[in-house]
Amino acid sequence: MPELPEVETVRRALAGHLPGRSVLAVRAAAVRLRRPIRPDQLQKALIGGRFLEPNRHGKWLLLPVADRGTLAIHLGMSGRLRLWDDGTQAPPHTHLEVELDGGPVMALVDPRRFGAVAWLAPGAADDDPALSRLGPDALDPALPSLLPGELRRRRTSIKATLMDQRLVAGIGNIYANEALWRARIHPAAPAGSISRRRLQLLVDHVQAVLAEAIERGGTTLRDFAGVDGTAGMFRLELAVYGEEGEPCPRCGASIRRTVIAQRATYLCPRCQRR
DNA sequence: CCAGTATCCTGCAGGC
DNA sequence: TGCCTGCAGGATACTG
Repeated sequence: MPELPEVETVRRALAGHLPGRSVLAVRAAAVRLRRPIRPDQLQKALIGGRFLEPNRHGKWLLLPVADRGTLAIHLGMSGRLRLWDDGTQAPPHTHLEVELDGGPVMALVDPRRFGAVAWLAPGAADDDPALSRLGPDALDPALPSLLPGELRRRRTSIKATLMDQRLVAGIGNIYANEALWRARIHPAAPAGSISRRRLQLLVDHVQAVLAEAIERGGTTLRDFAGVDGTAGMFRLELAVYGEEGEPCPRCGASIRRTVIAQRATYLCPRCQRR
């Protein structure tokens, strides 16, 4: 589930624990994720290294280690990054545990295994097959001047286009639905058919909804949790996602569920227009 | 190149 | 209660 706000929630939490801490041990018996990585490679990279301020690009969490490189983590659909310091037993589906100086353990738990872990040597982000293809981060202040032009070139639905990480990184299914509702744009409308003015508005709504979700600690549907296990509260603010049959908060019409590009899509058939 | 489809994996909710 | 089906925050390797 984790989209930009959930990953940013995790990043902010880690920012209070990681910087300055060094790695005592790495347990990675079975990192069988979408991108397999050898445990001994992670151990060699991390043990003895010292974490710096955590970063993020789109849905990728970037954890730089001083003078060594960067541990890049993608949470996929069901990934959680947990932090504990009381000797807690690792829960099922734990793929990676990083034991830190002073006690805390950072663990990656991911039942569905759609997540990914990568080790980036200095400067290697440009060569990484996934990272190098990402568009600008969805919260990039320059986005409003970049994205509308890109969107106008695409013939696919505006919803699938918003979720294309090569164009803009960080928007997933929940926030694509919510931003389109706010902008009153029909998710199936071809991106290139929408006026520049409305696309401009859409980009503003994208950034606004992401920022508000971060304020609430993200959205928890089922799997997502912060590093301490707490749920994100933005679910309470969702206008359309998961609200099939409920009244549109703006006009009262019944929210409809459909499928676009294989993903559940929620819209108000009355106030969202092509 | 671009657009659309199929697939990876596990857990859970709902229907019968 | 128990089985079966469908569905879930994502990305990418295919096909046409």
